Amino acid sequence: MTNAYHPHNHKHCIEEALQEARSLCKDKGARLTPLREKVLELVWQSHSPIGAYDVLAELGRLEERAAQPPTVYRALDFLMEHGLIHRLSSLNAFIGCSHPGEQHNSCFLICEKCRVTQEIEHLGIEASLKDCAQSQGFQIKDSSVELSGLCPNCLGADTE
Amino acid sequence: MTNAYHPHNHKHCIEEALQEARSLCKDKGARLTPLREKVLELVWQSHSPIGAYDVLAELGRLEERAAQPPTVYRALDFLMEHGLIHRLSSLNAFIGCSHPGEQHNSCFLICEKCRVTQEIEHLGIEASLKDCAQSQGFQIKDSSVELSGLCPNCLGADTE
DNA sequence: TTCATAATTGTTATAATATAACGTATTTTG
DNA sequence: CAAAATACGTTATATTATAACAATTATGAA
Ligand SMILES: [Zn+2]
Ligand SMILES: [Zn+2]
Ligand SMILES: [Zn+2]
Ligand SMILES: [Zn+2]
Repeated sequence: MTNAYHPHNHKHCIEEALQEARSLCKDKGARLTPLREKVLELVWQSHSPIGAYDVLAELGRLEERAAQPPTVYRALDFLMEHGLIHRLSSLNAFIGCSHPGEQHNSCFLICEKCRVTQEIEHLGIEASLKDCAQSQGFQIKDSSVELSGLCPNCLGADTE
Repeated sequence: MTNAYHPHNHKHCIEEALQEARSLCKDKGARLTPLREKVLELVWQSHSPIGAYDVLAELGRLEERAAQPPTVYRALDFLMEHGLIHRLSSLNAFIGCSHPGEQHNSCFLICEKCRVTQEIEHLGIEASLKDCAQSQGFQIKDSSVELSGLCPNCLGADTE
């Protein structure tokens, strides 16, 4: 399985994310239940953000009894608490974390054409955010940095 | 009128924002109708973000016939299009732009205690965001940088 | 093991945010 | 003025998220 941004075997991404999640949760004594793992897998379906109700719909295609919103939101909350996924507030959607476990203030590059979203750790950004906050005497507790535009692939398609 | 962050006469902020909005709209041939101006004034009520439904409620206290959501959302859309307000996606709320007219990619410092929100232009952040995007071959069209935490005033109150 | 407790999930209802669609009124312009 | 464009009113509904409580399952101490 591939996507337009990076041709690659995406099953590897999914399997790796699941393995790492299992390992991290085991270490922390957090219970990665079958439901939570399934939701994580659905979020990792692609490198594009997915909405809670889309997760819900996918879940409904698999289970007999359709799950209800709180079920999905609780699983998503668990995954966020443990740093396994991120919520993109500019899209009301969720995406798998590309480097869970490590403390990080990420920046997201969101392609508005193909929706592929890349999570980037950029030291310059982190430093300048800290600098900005410090100069104002502000203590950052949480940061949301979401850049939307065109990814290299979609830019190329435009000009070619 | 004051707020906890900066003791100041907030009526000046409001009046200045309204004056500048009138002037900018006139220059651009955009119609700052009474409704739109009223909504802008309500958004400028404070230095904290305000939700669309709160604007709606305030509007309802003034008008005889209660306005409906589309009325408010259309006014907010107009004000955003013309750079007079910003939407904070992490809060689903709106705030007056502190320097309309100039093209800018702002960063918001949102106090999670008193809700006072400051819009900052920080050249280091803008530069590092550009640098990040460029290194990925990504073309930024829109940026959302929202930092939440504690403002200097609330930090002081904690330690004192 | 067995019971008590805590954690998870199910279920129903509803809150909060936002937009579609269409009709009416107002403004602008030729 | 008449035509066209723009703005606003109105109703209905879509989308995202949570409250509240019941049922179930896992955990751990006795
Ligand atoms: Zn992949
Ligand atoms: Zn991450
Ligand atoms: Zn003020
Ligand atoms: Zn601004």
